[in-house]
Amino acid sequence: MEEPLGRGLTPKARRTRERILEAALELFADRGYEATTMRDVAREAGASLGLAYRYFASKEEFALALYMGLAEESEEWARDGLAAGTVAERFEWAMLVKLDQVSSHRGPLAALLARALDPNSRLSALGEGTAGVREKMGGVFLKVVSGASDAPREKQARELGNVLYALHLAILLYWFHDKTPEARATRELVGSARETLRYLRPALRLPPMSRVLSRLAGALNDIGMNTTGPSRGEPRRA
Amino acid sequence: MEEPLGRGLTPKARRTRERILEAALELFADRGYEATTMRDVAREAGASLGLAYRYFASKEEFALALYMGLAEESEEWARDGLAAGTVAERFEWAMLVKLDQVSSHRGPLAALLARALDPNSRLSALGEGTAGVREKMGGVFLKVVSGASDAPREKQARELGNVLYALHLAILLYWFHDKTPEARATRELVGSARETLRYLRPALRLPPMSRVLSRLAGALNDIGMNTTGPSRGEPRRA
DNA sequence: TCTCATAAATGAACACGTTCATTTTTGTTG
DNA sequence: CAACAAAAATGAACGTGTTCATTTATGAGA
Repeated sequence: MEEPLGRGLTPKARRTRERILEAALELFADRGYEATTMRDVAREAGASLGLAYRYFASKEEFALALYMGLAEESEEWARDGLAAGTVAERFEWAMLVKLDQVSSHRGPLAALLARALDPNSRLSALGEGTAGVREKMGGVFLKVVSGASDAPREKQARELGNVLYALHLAILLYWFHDKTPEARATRELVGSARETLRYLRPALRLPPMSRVLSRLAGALNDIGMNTTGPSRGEPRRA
Repeated sequence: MEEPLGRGLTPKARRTRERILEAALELFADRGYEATTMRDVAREAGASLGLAYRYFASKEEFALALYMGLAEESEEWARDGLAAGTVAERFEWAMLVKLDQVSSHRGPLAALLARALDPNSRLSALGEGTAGVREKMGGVFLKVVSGASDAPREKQARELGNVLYALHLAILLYWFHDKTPEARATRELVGSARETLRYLRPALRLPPMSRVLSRLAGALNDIGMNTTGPSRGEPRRA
């Protein structure tokens, strides 16, 4: 994914891209991600196979475009829909909103996540291909923390934001495996996360727990999970 | 994977299976997992393409067989190589041994993990196809906990063992993305995990932290991540 | 309107994982 | 040894994601 949306494209190209993306998402919703072939997508969009590949480098790129759309929604919501409260409460809200958002897109997102966790994939959650989404969603969790009533100051807030971003990925991973109706198990897990955050929050003032957080954030940074821009924040060491 | 090893097979079949597996692992080590085709494997083993599929239902099955072998090694090591110490220390040792073990098999294991995290895959970490490895490695971490000098009693020990098993998967996931030489970042992360366990261990006696652990273990159980046998331990609810 | 470079679009071809109808080998029984 | 069922082995064929050489449209400048 070069740009958040098809910027730098001719109007005609943008329309075509949009048409193909719509066809893809519709088919995914109908028959599922795996069962939808690239040829199906092209036919449905009234385009040729090659054309689909002109705008989307791979099948998973459709899923990435979908997730990018959701991330943009999240960003808007975080800007003016996020109520006041503690870090724990705001994290829970953000996650519940995310779960609602994501609930009707299991198939494509599962395929995306599988690739996102593969370091070799062009769509690795840590690679360049996903820097856009990472920044967007990372920003959301930074806001969750920094706007909270019990927000830590500067440095720790950034660390906590990053860790919560990672936690959000872990919870989504859990959700993919959650077969309970309405994702009840996942919602309970989110509740547990809220409780745990509430219980541990005071301990963040103490050096041992503060160090744990720093190390965790440092570890994420070391493998390139930085939500603060594409090339900034190089690993601490070679 | 039906059986830990090719049990229930004719001697000839077992030999053939072994020959094909060896060819596969050798090629994976040489040119990498993705770059090795099933046709390559068959040719190298002096077999036909179809024959390879007679013994391995898919390409990833090779990786699963590899991991099964490693899990067996781990089990033996846990039986008589695991020194006395606290849960925190023993967990660190187990992870460091695992990292050494795994260090020369990045490619195939990365491919396996990508599938293992995909709920739809036959090789999902939570599915039947992987029950064998899960039991083996789960048993290792149960032993890590229950044999420790500061082991909690019965129920909590089982919970902690399961959570550490899950943590071990998370750390392996981290390792796949770790580009530092000798997996230095991962080793540091393991050190941090040891510190954190040491710091939090006493809190497990207190109700709030004990509840956190129970919930976490329950959450894992809810999605079928049970290391205590194939069909036992059904989800707590529909 | 004509020219022509650039963008858009095409679809045949490829590679690779996987399937399966068929053939060959093996071992057992009379 | 002959007959034959079961196991082992074969390789052609298929589906699908992806590539790319080629063709067709578009629009700006003369």
